[in-house]
Amino acid sequence: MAYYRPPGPPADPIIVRDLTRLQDEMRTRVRQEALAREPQFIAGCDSSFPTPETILSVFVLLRFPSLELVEKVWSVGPVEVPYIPGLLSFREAPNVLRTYEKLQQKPDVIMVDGHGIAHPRRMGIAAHLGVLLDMPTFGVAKQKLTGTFQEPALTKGSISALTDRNGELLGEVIRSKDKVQPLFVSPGHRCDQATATRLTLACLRGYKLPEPTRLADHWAEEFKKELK
DNA sequence: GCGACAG
DNA sequence: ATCTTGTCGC
Repeated sequence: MAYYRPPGPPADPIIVRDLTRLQDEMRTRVRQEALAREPQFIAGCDSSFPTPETILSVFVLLRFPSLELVEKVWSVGPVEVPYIPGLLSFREAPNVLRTYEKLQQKPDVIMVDGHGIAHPRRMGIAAHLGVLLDMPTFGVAKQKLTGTFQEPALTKGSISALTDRNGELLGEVIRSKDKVQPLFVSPGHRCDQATATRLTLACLRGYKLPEPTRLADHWAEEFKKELK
């Protein structure tokens, strides 16, 4: 059952019910833990939609902590699921997974554009991808999906907690640059909050977005041109 | 009942 | 996400 009705054409209630069940099953496989060792490579991924029926996904691989770009891959595919808040992963994950396979060097951890457990059912796309890849992942989102928080101070590095009504910690709200809208960082799979936050801060280079996400975003734009 | 709603 | 021009603030 849907927990709310998104604007636009109503989503097929049957599809919503089935995907939600699948999501709840996947949630039972999520683990939160510290990384086994300090990462040598960190990946960033992002997807865009050149046309309403086409998805273009990108993976960038950076050496850590130098953040030097060592690899970038992309792939396009068909869009088969509509955008339904809370079920975003089912729309993007298939193509993201095909893109991941193209990486020559696999990362130690993946920074995903979207939420990790800061999700209504604790299964944002970062956790979803982490379970399917059985890889450490965490999410960095630009907008809140669920939870409440106090506005962090306006200076870079300020942090506040993102919690649900019961006080459960869902993630942390981070001011990645002076006076910009904060980022929402949450663990995905095989990663904990402290690690997610630490890595996000370690990937800042003067921009609002941490390098893995920023570069994935940048290359998505570049690759989009190659389609024409 | 009203509002909220990743990308 | 995507569509779109100029504009305010540092």
